[in-house]
Amino acid sequence: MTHKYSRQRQVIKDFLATRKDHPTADVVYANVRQEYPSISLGTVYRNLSLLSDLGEIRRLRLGDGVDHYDADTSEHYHVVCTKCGSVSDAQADGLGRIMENADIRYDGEIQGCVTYFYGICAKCCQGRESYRSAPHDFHTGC
Amino acid sequence: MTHKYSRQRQVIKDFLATRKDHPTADVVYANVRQEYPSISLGTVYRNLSLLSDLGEIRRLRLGDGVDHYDADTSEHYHVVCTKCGSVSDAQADGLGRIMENADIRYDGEIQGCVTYFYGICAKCCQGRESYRSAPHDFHTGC
DNA sequence: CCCAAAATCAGTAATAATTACTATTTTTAT
DNA sequence: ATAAAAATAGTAATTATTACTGATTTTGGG
Repeated sequence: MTHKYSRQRQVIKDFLATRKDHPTADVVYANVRQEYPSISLGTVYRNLSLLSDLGEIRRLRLGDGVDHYDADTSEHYHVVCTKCGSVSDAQADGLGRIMENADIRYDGEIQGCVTYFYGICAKCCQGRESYRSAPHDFHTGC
Repeated sequence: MTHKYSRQRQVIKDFLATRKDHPTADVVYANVRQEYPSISLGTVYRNLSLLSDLGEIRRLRLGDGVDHYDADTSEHYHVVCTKCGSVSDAQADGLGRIMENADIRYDGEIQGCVTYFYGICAKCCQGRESYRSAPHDFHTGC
C-alpha cells in the first residue's frame, strides 16, 4: 500500500456518500469545510482524483465542462438536465453489454465506453420554463 | 435568418471539413491562421459554437476536458485513445436505437444520449508503450 | 514511546480552456 | 449609397484544475 490514511480524505469520502446529486469539487469543498474548516481546495481535488483512481468513487465527465463525483460505484447511468444542469441517476438494463451487442467496426482496440443521457429532470418537468438546447452530440433514438 | 455571412466562419468550416482528426479550437486556430492570419482565437471559438448550434458541425465532449469538433454530422462514434489522446471514428450499428432497446427507468424525460469509446488507436497498437489509465466511468463489457 | 521516512497538507501560484467586453469593420437589405 | 445588425480583432476576465512549497501528519520499526 503506497498511501497513508488521512482524515481529510475520509471526511471527503464520507461526505460524498451522503449525497445523491453527484457534486462537483467546489461543492464538496464548500460542504466539507463546514466540518473541517481548515481543509484546502487543492486537498479536495487531489483526494477526489485519488479516490477515483483507486476506484473507491466514480468521476463523471458528462460534457458540461465540470467533473462530478459519485460515491456509488455500482453500474448505473446518469442524466444531465438540459434545463437546470442537475445530474440524476437512471437505471438501464442491457447497456452494460453494449459492446457485445453492437457491431463496432474500429481499426484498433476498444477498451470500454461511456454513455450518459440528456433530458429533463423530474423537478424541471413540473415547471414550465423553456428548455436549454441539447448538444448536437446525441442519439436521436428517443 | 438571423446571422450574416462571414468569411472567417466559412474558412473555419472549410478547414474542419478537410480534417478527420476532430481538432480542438486551438488547433483550428493555429491552422486557419495560416490562410487567414488576422483571425482571432475568440472568433474561432464563437464560430465553432455557432456552427455547432446550427447543426452544421458537431461538438464532441469526450471527457478529456477539451471540446473537439467534427465536420461530419452523420451518425458515427468516437474512440479516444487512452495512450495518445487522439480521437478517431468508429462505426457501430444498433447504437442509435439504444434508448428503444435498453430498459431505462428514469423519473423524468430523457431526450437523448451520448456514447463514446476508449481504447487504443491503430497507430498506438503498433507501438509498445504502457497504456494511460482509463477512467472509472466506463462499461466493462469489452 | 520515539523517530525518521514517506505521505499528505494548507496556502498560493500557475495553467488551460473558454467566455465576455468593446470599439471597429463587414455584411446586407433597402 | 446608407444605415442597422452582425461579426470581428484584440484584450481582459472567468472557471476549473493542477503544480509548487514548506510545514504537518501518519506509520512502521527500534
